Amino acid sequence: MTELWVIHYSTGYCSVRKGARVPTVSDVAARAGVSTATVSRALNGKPTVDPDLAARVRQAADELGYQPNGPARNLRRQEAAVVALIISDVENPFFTAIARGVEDVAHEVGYSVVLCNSDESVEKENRYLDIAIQERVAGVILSPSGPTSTVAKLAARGTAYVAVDRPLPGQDSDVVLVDTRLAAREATAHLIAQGYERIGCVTGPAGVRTADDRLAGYRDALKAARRRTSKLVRRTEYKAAGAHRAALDLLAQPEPPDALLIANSAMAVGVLQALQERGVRPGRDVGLVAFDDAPWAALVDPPLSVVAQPAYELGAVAARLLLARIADPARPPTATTLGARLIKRASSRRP
Amino acid sequence: MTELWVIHYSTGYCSVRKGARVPTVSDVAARAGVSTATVSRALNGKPTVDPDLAARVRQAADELGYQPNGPARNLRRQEAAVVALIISDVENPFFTAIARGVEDVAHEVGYSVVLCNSDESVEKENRYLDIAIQERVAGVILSPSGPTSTVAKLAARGTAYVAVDRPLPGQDSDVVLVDTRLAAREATAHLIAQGYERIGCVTGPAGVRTADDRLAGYRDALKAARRRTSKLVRRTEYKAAGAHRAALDLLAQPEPPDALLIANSAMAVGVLQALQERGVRPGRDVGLVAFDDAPWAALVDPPLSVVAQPAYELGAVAARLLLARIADPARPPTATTLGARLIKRASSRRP
DNA sequence: GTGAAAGCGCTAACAC
DNA sequence: GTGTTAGCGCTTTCAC
Repeated sequence: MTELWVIHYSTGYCSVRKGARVPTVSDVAARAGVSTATVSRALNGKPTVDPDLAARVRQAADELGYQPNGPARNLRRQEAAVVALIISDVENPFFTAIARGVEDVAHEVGYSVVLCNSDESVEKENRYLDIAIQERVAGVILSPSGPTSTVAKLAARGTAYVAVDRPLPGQDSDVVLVDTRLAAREATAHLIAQGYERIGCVTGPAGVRTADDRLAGYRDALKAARRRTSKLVRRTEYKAAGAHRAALDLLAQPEPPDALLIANSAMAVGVLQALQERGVRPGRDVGLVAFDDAPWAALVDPPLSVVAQPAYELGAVAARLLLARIADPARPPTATTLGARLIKRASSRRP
Repeated sequence: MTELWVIHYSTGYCSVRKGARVPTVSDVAARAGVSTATVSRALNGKPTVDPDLAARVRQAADELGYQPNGPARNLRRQEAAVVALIISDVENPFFTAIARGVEDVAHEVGYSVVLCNSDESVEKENRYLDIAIQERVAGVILSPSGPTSTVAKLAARGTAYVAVDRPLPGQDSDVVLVDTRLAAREATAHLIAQGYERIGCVTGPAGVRTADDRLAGYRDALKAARRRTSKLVRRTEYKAAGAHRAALDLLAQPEPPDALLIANSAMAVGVLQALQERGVRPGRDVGLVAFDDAPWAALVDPPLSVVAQPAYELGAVAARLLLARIADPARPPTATTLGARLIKRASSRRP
């Protein structure tokens, strides 16, 4: 990325005009020869408008290129058909799949979705929560970045919200989760069954619920197999770089692991890089199972065993719950848990 | 994903209150014993307000949990510190990297970014353009989904916009591109130099400029090497599924390709799957170069040669141009072209 | 330095 | 059915 070259040249004069006056209801009303109220009614499809007038209004609006002013409308209506989705990493396919699920459901009922990237930072998350409140969105779906998320503000204002992938501590909100602890346990049990002896775990930061749960499931399985709890656990940010460091550290131990449970696909990239650098062959020297069935997982050498999570469904369910809560703020909150699926490939088959 | 199980249960009563009245400037004013005008001035950091009063106002605002009403403010100010970013695929790492670039620059100057996913559909793109106009965003950055994008609306209203990754046909707007034709030419020349004979190309839909350019660069290289233009070209949507079909089709030809130029990383996944299914070994039987240096590219077997594009920089530059245009609508539009870099790995080394 | 008042564009009462 | 009017919450002249 260092040897970029850049051409910068002007391509002429720009057609953007500052003075362009934006037409309003009054302009449309004047052109159609009716009142602003009629314009509003006609354009919003209210049935109490004479069809002829409505047609005249629509034509006038078209001719003027009228587009309603959203902020004004929302100010008046005291509500907007917009939901905010705050996720912790736009570059993580797991979260973008959630986003697709949310989008599809929201669009079906005419809601827009604005995507906010909290970048696993509680600070940015709070900033976006404030923005969501200030923009008076109808609801918020979020995957909390840490244990200290301050969604209390949302509750205090009566803004609907749903937690996705990670629960909100001390909040009885709607929540959609994956049974990730069980999945981690099954994945670890699979590694044990394959005869691996020193199974390690690379998971996310303490306080991030999915990271804690995956670690707990890993320990469940070791305990059930009467292994002593391993010292081969590393916790780092949910990204390739952190996992890369963690894997190098583990490989440098006097008794390095012969298998690893990895808590997401970005981390899997870091671990695989580290193994490559150290000349350790995945599958042969070190068994691997990673969370998230990334599109490339079956293409690496050897194909990577994964825990496939229903990310799209997670988003879709969260969106439905949010819409339900917007419609009825008094409904009792629900918790939904979706199952994950272990896909066994060559990276976890004992040679 | 079929064998999901779902637990649905109530977790108690929800704390969301519908009646919660949201405090306004008037409430703050009353509590601080000043006028609404002073509240506004104090909260916006205007220097013409007595420090003591300002402190009182801030305290009152805190106590009430006051959050300004965004739509109302924007309505009054006739502008919002928000830019819309319309990209054609949120699940494509290339575009999410662009998004990060845009975000980082925008946040530096206090702008928010709303991300819209047009899903390579001109229809959705237009829908989002309408929404952007209606929400009266300060500007729009978009990667047009097709040749018929109707950004004309933006120009007509005087809304600032910048095209990223793909130009807008017939618009002299600001634009930030990658010299993708040259990159494709270099990648193809590299395959030729390695001694591959029947080099094919899997690229995106006709009318999508990057797809056309990559194809053109490919042909440039063949022509320069005095090869007759190959019939081994397939065009499909910019996704794994389309590329998968295209690759299967190419492999079934009487004279199948012995090398392929692939127009993005999602397509590379589809091609690699197809090769795997047919027992064709990448690198040995078929040389490969793909656009986009996905994190996993070096991890597949053999490591994938790629054309690395400066996606983050693309977004960052686009954001800077947009901010400049918002500040000065009359400035002449510029075109910026960034270079790409060929990274040669084993998938394109002739055995 | 501060307050009173107007008004951004729209919709929803309320008249007619 | 349609028009008149008030007002959503905020900022910003304009007086003082």
